[in-house]
Amino acid sequence: MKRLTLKDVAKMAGVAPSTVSFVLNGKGKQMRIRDEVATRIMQVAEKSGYEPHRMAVNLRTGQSKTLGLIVESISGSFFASLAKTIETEAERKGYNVVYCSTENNAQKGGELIRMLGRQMVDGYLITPAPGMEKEIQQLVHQHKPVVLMDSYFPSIKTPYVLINNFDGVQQGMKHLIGKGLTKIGFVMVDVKLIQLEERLRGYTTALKEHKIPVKKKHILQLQYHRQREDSLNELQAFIEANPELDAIFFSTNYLGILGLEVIARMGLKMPDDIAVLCFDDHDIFRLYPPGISVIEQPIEGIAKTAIDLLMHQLDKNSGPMKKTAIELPGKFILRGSA
Amino acid sequence: MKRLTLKDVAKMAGVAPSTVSFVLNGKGKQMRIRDEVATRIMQVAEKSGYEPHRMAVNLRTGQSKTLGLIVESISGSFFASLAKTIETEAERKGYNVVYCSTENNAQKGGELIRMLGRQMVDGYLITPAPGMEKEIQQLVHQHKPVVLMDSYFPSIKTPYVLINNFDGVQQGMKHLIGKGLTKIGFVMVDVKLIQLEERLRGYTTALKEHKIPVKKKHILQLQYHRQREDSLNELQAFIEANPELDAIFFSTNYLGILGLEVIARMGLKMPDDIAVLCFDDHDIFRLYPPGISVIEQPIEGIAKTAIDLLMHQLDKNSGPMKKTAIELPGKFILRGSA
DNA sequence: TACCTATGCTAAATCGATTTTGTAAAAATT
DNA sequence: AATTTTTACAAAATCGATTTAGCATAGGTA
Repeated sequence: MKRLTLKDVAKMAGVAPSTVSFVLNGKGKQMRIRDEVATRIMQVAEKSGYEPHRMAVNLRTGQSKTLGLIVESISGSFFASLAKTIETEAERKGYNVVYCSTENNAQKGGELIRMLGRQMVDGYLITPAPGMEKEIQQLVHQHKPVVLMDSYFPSIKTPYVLINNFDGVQQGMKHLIGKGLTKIGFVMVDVKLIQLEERLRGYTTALKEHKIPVKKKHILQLQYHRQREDSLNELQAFIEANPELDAIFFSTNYLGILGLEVIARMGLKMPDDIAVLCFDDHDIFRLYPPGISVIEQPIEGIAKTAIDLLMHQLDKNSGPMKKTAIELPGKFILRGSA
Repeated sequence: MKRLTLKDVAKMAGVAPSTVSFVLNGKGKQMRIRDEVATRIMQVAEKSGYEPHRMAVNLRTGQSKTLGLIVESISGSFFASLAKTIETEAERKGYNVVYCSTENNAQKGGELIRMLGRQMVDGYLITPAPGMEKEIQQLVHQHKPVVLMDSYFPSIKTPYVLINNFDGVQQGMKHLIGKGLTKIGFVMVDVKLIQLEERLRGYTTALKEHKIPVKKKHILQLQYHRQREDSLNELQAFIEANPELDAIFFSTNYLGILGLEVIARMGLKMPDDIAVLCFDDHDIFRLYPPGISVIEQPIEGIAKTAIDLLMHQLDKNSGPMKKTAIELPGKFILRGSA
């Protein structure tokens, strides 16, 4: 009842273990094993149900055929979809994936990266959070294959894929402005991440392009590390302090959800009392009446591109990539809220 | 720049590799290595930053220190929370987890189990789906450690943990009946899973206990493999055909979400036009006005218990368990909908 | 005929750990 | 003093693959 080894197969086929290895790894021709012998080995291996011992292969080849995926939170819908697509894409390339979530824990990111290092993953797919810059930098220095998703650090020279945040916000803003709405608020968090800056830039640029003045008091920067209830109150105060607002653009879905709660609490009706637009879709937004319009992220595209970029790095004998900074377009989805 | 091996550490400490191994694995005393030598080795290992090569350890010990977690869908909130807790619990026991989702694909479950087998996971945590019975049975026959969660197959003799479905539904029903509601509908799916049968039994038993007749037409069995739109229509037809209903109990959160959509579409108001109760919580239910009352699953308890059960199996020199069929109580959460 | 090359495989080294067996020197026992 | 036992490690086998080097035999060339 014990495991079938390559040695067993060799014995059964009446050849040496090395011969079996050559044949099963497609090096039969190269090692000039006769076709007759090769097919015999293949048959024996097939019907005996032989499966090579992963750990042994890994130890010998030095490749784990495993990718490390580090995301903020595995329960978020964005990351869940991302993880799903990445898993299937990786599988078809013969890799499997171990997930880890930082759970917004600044320092945990570093530990995770080290943990994966011990595990000997061949490459990393990371959605970077503020505290992880140094660790990622280190990986890159060690020439570990790394691809960043959803965000990036300008200082780190490694490939990344993300939505075109600027353009995404522009799409949404154009829609609002096209409907004649001009008093548009923008809600963001104070985390220093490039994608948030881009979203803000999209907001201000869109206003300027339409000759609408950008008012500082129409922009709310919530603090990231804050009790849920505090954020709700701050948000409510913001809306009450700016009664002229006819629309609010929430720069992340987390903020949008808070917004829904506040808007319901205040008894406002969307879209008439206030129009709402949110960056990044969420299950709730489809369902919550009257449906929240959003900028949808091209999650599948991001995942596939990220895998491609990583595979390219893993493939030693492939030349350097032309483009390693990839921005994919988002999609504006119109629902009832705006 | 290459990897630091045990041999290197041995050389640096001026001892044999085996000695280093003994010390670092806490077998120094047993192998009567002098404290002086032991501490020297530990120091060298520490400051050189030595990390044992996982694959080599695995190959030698035959243990991968990895658990396989097979869930239906990684994007579901129940499974996401489950995965999160399991990961942290496993980590503290020195194990890590590889996830796989069957994505409701009947046959994919089998493939996954085989895939994990190749990966040499030490044990399995599975939320069983209908198509997986045979594969799981096989694992158990091969004496692989397996723990089932959320459901189980009566024919398979392996430990499992799940919510007490019967009692959970009872809690909810008692609340509804206590409020004077007697015309209560029950919506379920036609999948043959033990936990759904238990929920139905909870429904009928609660009614009988209060001398309320159980009407067959108040029970809707939706087909599992069905277009979303079809299910919505069927659900709407059900509600329209039973205008006397003053409450509906949805037996899963997926069904509850469909229900919300239909109820909104029909312009009904909760809880006055119709009260709604749902088994298994979901992000949406907290937010969706007026808040959907639910039976919350003890996810953390399930995860922790599952890990315990699995660890017990992995621990060769631990006697047989007393209890291997564990049911944890659910928690009724009152919100606005009922 | 002697030498070289291609063929078709096998033997052995290797990956980096763990674990069993072995072995000098010191201590204890007879 | 001779023998046994204990101490404190070192040497070597092992896990299951991959890969390099080796080695007969057959055929070709000088």
